[in-house]
Amino acid sequence: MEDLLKLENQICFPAYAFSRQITNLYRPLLDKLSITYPQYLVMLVLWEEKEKTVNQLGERLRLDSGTLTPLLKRLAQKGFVNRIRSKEDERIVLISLTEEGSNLREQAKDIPTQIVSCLGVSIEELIHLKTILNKILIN
Amino acid sequence: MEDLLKLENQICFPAYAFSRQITNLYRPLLDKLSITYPQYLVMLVLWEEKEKTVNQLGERLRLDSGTLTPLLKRLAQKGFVNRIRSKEDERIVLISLTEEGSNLREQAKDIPTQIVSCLGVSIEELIHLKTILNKILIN
DNA sequence: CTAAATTAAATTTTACACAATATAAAATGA
DNA sequence: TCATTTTATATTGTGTAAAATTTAATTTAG
Repeated sequence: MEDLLKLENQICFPAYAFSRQITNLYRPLLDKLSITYPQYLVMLVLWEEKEKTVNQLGERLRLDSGTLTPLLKRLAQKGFVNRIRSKEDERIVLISLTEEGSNLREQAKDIPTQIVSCLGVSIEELIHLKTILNKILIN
Repeated sequence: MEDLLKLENQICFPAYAFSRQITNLYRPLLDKLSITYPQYLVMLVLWEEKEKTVNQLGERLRLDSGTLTPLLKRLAQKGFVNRIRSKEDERIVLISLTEEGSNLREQAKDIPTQIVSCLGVSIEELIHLKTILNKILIN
């Protein structure tokens, strides 16, 4: 009869702690590009697709407009993205890369390998972890 | 030659999304106890040990005083913990359970099983996930 | 064709997170 | 002893998160 309310027995706590550890690992690397980890995630999406609505970014990153709107304003202020209201449907705000935002990709290209080496675990194990997490993630 | 800067290829993104999903799963359950997920983590520690310094809580939960101080003030305001400055060493603030804080445990006792059923994965898989996460967590 | 419903963002509010700094008490050392 | 360093917490500032509400624009139903 083990006590399920012991911190030791929680699965959720290591997941929560790991997530924060990730942000902290990225911070010194992303500081050089003067962006934060959630801002980096937005850039990852835009480097793939160039233009997205706020809604589409939110779906992809599982974040809502209350989080994204101020975050995107900060990215725009730094000159990495454009925020342009759509002509066809004026409720929609289109987020696109600026020249500078596109160029940032070059400076980011070594970040993934640096992070993996910081984590100090084999690639196989990380892929395994990713597989489990994706299975648990709702949708 | 796969592109490591694709969101799809990130290990960190599912970990980040999973952590937020956890908080969102706990929210409706914890709303009934009128505490948040980080506050719940503090309560888990106190239900085990009754009295801790701010420092000890921070070490256990990997949170710093900038996060804990206001969080603990909110828990104190709700009447679940006492914040008492130590007589022996006045730099130290001792956090202990109130009667009400102790009683809250009874109301929380079914939360772990409810969360596990929400996650919709086998116990074995969750334990496996926990093992990997604990291995990656620094320290 | 227009009132009602729906949709997309933005805003507001509350609560983390964490870096950097401040404050104050205790321990240390010449 | 008393200046110096260390330790413990608090404060400040910036940046997420997410619920709830608001605003404005589009769609749909009658």
